[in-house]
Amino acid sequence: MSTERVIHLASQVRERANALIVAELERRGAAGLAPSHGAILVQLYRQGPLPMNRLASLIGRKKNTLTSLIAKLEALGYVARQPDPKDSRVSLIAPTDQARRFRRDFEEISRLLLDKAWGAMPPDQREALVRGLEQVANNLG
Amino acid sequence: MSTERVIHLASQVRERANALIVAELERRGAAGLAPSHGAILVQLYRQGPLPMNRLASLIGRKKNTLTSLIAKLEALGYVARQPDPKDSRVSLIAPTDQARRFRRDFEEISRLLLDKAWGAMPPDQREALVRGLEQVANNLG
DNA sequence: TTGGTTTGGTTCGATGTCGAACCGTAAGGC
DNA sequence: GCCTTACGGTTCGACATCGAACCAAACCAA
Repeated sequence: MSTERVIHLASQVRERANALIVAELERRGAAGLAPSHGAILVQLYRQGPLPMNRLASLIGRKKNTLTSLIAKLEALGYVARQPDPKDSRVSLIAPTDQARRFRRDFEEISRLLLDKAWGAMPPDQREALVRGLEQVANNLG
Repeated sequence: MSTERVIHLASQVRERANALIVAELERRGAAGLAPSHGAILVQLYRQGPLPMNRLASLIGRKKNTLTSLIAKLEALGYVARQPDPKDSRVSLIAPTDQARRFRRDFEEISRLLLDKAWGAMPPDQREALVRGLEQVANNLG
């Protein structure tokens, strides 16, 4: 029964994908960034300035984790905090020009990752795999 | 195209599986153990005393990580080190009686995890999913 | 035999992540 | 208008994990 390997395989896929992301980031001059930092920037590209709380749920991390992730992005000059005029508790996280300069790279990395992951697998098998994974993820939820 | 979600889904499966393992370990009185600790004990159950190097490759972690994982297991009384008569560099890691007392729990957790993950998915779909994941993992390797 | 290389393990520092406790501000009930 | 509750963020301590540097024992070649 090879079905015992699901969890291990899922972990392996995640780890290798992360390794590829980190390597590509470094290769393109964005050294020191982890996949979570990339995920944050992608959200900021798509949606503009966002409160940390929203970012946390978007990338699936806890809010205190976001505090340190954002601190690093800020220190490296990728994001800036601006106050929310509507709610003085929230600080809106906005991408800087430097972050915008990397936008294309992030999009390319995303495409490259998917291309490499899927390889020559036909579309119907891809869909089936995603559906199956969704099922397993739901079952574990 | 929902196929963009593969990586995220794989991560989710891994995280939820890990959460379930940790919760079950705690529920059964083995609090403070992470999935990696469980993976080590499972290997020791199956194969008896093993050098750290071998354990590292078996559970897919680096050797310096093993050092700290074993240190914890040793501090909690689950494993003991014994010298290897054939090679004085290696210290063989052996499960203690306390570890053996948890063996059934680990096996139950393993079964429970798989049962919950697969749910009602029919066997052929399970096989297809594993095959697909293997393909993706290989593509990323 | 001896000196260089390989190999098993540890140490050190860094990092992403979390839970728990905490602080200030907003919102809602009375 | 107060007081309680909810909520956004930070701080603190803990932990698994890694890379790099290191040590000591084993292996090997000349």
